Amino acid sequence: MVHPLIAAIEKHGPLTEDEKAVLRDISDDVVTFAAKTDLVRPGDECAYSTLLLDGVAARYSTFADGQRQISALHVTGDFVDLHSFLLKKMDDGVMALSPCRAARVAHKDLLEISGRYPYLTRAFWLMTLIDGAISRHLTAAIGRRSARQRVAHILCEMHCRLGNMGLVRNGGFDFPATQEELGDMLGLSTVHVNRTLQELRSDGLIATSGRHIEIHDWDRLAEEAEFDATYLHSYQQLER
Amino acid sequence: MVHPLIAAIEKHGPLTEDEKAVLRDISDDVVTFAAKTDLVRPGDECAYSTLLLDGVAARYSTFADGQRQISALHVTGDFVDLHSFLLKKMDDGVMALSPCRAARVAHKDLLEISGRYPYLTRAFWLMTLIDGAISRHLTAAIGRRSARQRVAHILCEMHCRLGNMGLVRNGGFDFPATQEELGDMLGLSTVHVNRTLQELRSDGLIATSGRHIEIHDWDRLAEEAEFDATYLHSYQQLER
DNA sequence: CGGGGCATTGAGTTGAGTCAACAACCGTGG
DNA sequence: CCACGGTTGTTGACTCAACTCAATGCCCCG
Repeated sequence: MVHPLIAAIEKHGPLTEDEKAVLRDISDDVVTFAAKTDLVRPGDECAYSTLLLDGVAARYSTFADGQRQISALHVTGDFVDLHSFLLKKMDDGVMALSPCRAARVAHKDLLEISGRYPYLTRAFWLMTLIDGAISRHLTAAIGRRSARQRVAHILCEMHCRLGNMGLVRNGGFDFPATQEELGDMLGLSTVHVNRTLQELRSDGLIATSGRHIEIHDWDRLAEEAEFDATYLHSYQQLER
Repeated sequence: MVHPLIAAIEKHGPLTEDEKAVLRDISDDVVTFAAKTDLVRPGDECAYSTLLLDGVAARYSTFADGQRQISALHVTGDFVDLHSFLLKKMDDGVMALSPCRAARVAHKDLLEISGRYPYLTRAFWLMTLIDGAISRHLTAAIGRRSARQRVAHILCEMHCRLGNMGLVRNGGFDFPATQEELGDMLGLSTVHVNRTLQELRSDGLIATSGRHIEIHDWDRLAEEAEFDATYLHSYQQLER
């Protein structure tokens, strides 16, 4: 099987055998997590970053009154907390939405790479920049778009991101977030997410069965969401 | 005068003379911008990134219906679009809120640095990670907090960030955003921003005169906003 | 077969938006 | 030095998208 990290990075340009070997080397400490458990606890100061090999995870923060906001979603191939390499202290946590498999990558290995492999360093940096671009889009959606557009947008985004990793089969994909989690991500109440999904279903844009989602009318969905995948920078090429 | 970029980076750890010289070298192409003009136009593919030397700027994106969302604020010492070094295509624009002075740093210089100066590379990377952390906090605030808390939060954040660069005098600072811009940043209407500011004023938390803001009761303001400055990572130390 | 998550529904409430004036301020040119 | 026009700030009246609360239904898993 292709290594998810190598696959993710090679979307941006080819790696040398040497570089691939390094990536395999640093990611051989594999752990698993049950759904609803923390991959990273809020406030942790880890000596490693966590690479998601399988499953879907969410970065979240919690307020004093118990309200929660999910600020990012991560899928196979994503480094869920690569930023902790330089920021050290996580100001939020990362939770498994589905059962997850992940590799722990030691910060000292990343430090070593950043001195010896400039191209890999830029690739890692790029991954965090793409995270940031996605986060800014989420901010914009929450700040200015209707509930319907927000839901449509996240479905489009997930379709693309999972599709990139080969996890979409004829317009359908598994998306393990509950309606409550979707609400926490989109700044909506559970009830309103429910009603919005019903609307999208009855308008024939999507179909859901359990946690499986099928997009029936991509064009209309993308149009309503004003979705334009360039912000995902999936194939942004990196210079050597 | 101390170079703003060197000052910003040295908050995270000392630089060698050699590194400082490099930073000065790459940032000698200085340009000025009037308020309300674009430092970077949406969709630009620049060959350089823009370092803000003076003034306040905002990253924004616009929707088809004319709605605007401001996704980040930048102050002296910030690289407003360092991410364009690797992402190339800007999916949003950056606008001067006040008159600005900025240096254009060629991407080829950054590429060179990323091969030769690992520490500077990590420092630049760190700057973009801090941007991301701030952006996630904004997402959380917009998604889950009341108008009053959002406004209070942004005032706390600006107080800290401007304070870091020595731009606060006894609790007061210049913050050039109009109420409309504040609304576009916080996902609120202009009218509601206005009413919220009035509330904060009449509750004795802040005072405003023109674009100058004074914080009269920092403790209560920070408490209401649940503000905790650690996410700014202002003094996060970098390993050599 | 029973319990715990989730999803769904209905009814009533509200924070924030919209629209439309109007006032205050500011730079500019005559 | 003042008149003017544009931008920004303020106010009031009304509306509505989304929230809350509280049931109820559903389904999966042990």
